[in-house]
Amino acid sequence: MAIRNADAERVRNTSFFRDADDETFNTAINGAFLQRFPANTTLLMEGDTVDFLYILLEGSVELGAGWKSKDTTLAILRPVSTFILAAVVLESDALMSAVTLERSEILMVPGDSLRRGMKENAAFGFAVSEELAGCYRGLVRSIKNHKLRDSTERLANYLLTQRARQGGKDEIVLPHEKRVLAALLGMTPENLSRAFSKLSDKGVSVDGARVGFSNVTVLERLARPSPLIDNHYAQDRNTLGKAYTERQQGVLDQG
Amino acid sequence: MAIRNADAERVRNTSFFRDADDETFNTAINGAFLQRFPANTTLLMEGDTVDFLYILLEGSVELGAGWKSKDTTLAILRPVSTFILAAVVLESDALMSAVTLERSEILMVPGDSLRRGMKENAAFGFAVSEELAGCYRGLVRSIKNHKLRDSTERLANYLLTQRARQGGKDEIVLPHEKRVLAALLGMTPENLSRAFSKLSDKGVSVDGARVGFSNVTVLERLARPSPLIDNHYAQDRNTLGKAYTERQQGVLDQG
DNA sequence: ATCGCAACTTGATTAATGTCAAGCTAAAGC
DNA sequence: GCTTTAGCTTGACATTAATCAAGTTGCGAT
Repeated sequence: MAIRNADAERVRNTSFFRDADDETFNTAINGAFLQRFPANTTLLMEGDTVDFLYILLEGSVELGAGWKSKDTTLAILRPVSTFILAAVVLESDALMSAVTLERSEILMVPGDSLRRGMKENAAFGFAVSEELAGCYRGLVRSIKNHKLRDSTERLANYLLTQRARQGGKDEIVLPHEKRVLAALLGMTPENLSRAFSKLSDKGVSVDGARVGFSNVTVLERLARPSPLIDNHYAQDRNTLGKAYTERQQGVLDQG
Repeated sequence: MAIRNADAERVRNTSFFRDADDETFNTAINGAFLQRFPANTTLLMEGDTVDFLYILLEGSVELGAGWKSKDTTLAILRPVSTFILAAVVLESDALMSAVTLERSEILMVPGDSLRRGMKENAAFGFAVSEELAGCYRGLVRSIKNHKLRDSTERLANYLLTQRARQGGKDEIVLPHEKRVLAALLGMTPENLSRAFSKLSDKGVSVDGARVGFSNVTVLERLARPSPLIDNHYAQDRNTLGKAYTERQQGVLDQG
């Protein structure tokens, strides 16, 4: 096995491998290897055949798609996240491209091994189903966020989500550059600037990557966060149990 | 068992039960029952606890969601389709509401039974994973369709998809009322009308639910259909094998 | 230090879409 | 037959977001 024990353990404890027995785990990651990529490296293009499940251990990755000279960002992933699991399960081609945003470490698990593990061990297969179901629900949330909210509302909710995840203090640090955030929220950088201005009414102040809140109540009145769209606790899914197994892909990311 | 053999057989042959052995099948649908609903019946509201997997056998169902007095349609399902599978797998609440559009027959499978079947039989669990992965990819296509295309382009591609599914002739029949189609394509009925007008340049003529094509080449030049967004063959997934296992949820539906 | 560049902001303009208000049409009911 | 009504269409207008064009800021490299 071409991966260090420390990395194997890290994967075991954080992804859907968590509950697998040793034998299944070894089957499922047979032939896996760890790879390091510099920033802005294309890991996968839309339409490519998918041979590996990717597990992001360090860094961050953008999932995107293009058509007719336009491009859009579908999600930004942070460790520990799997990606293109659906394509691996179906032995299909990729519907999204994947590009590193920073220097990243990625465990690459052969699709054959993963599928063999799923077919040999029902409990492991079920855990993969839970992961897939969580990803699906993350996308549903993302679509609802986009179709039901305008850009200012999306930003307001993004900020409240970040605030909840960063401990509920009255200042947060944006985890991405603003142009990346704009892409994630489905708007242009220009409109992100304007959306921040609109929120200054609601007690939101911006200084570089630092965002301050002086009146959360009035911001929430605009944002109207909903547990059926927003997932304020995605990062805690490992400690909070089933209720938060969901993955937070899409616009709300896992920042 | 409260369902007729004919219904059971129908489910077996068309959904992810296809490859299950009898014992697993019986475990997975233990306690299932068939229910008939009139048109415009709410089966499930957002936020409801989900106790059953729904399998649509006859009729059609709209999946939607709302926020702040706005509503949006996420998908329109036709037989045979499962829905809210992800919530069942995660024993979670529904992120979408489900309403019948016409008189419908729905098989309701207890979530407990389904999960038990998945945990007892790895092959069955894998088949459910494939279904989930297909649903996931359907949503990815839907998001790409919405974020990368304007409303006229979405309509043009919808028409080409319908044309392919209805045999490639130069006339098709719209499977839904125009107001439903508008909701599905993420626009108002007014803008759907205007989008049809714009396409008259491209040889598209409309007469009620009948749509004619006099110059598919020029329509395709505008629509630029892509296998990475559109799924012209979704209905044939059972006969074409793995490459088309994917479910066609979202804007492109399964019409 | 300052030069250069990329990120960000701001303003003016254009394009796309939603909203409101009539009006039209065709099928259902009386 | 006529009337009603829901679905659809059309036009005028408002709102939202993208685009284009300057600027400004801040950081890194030399």
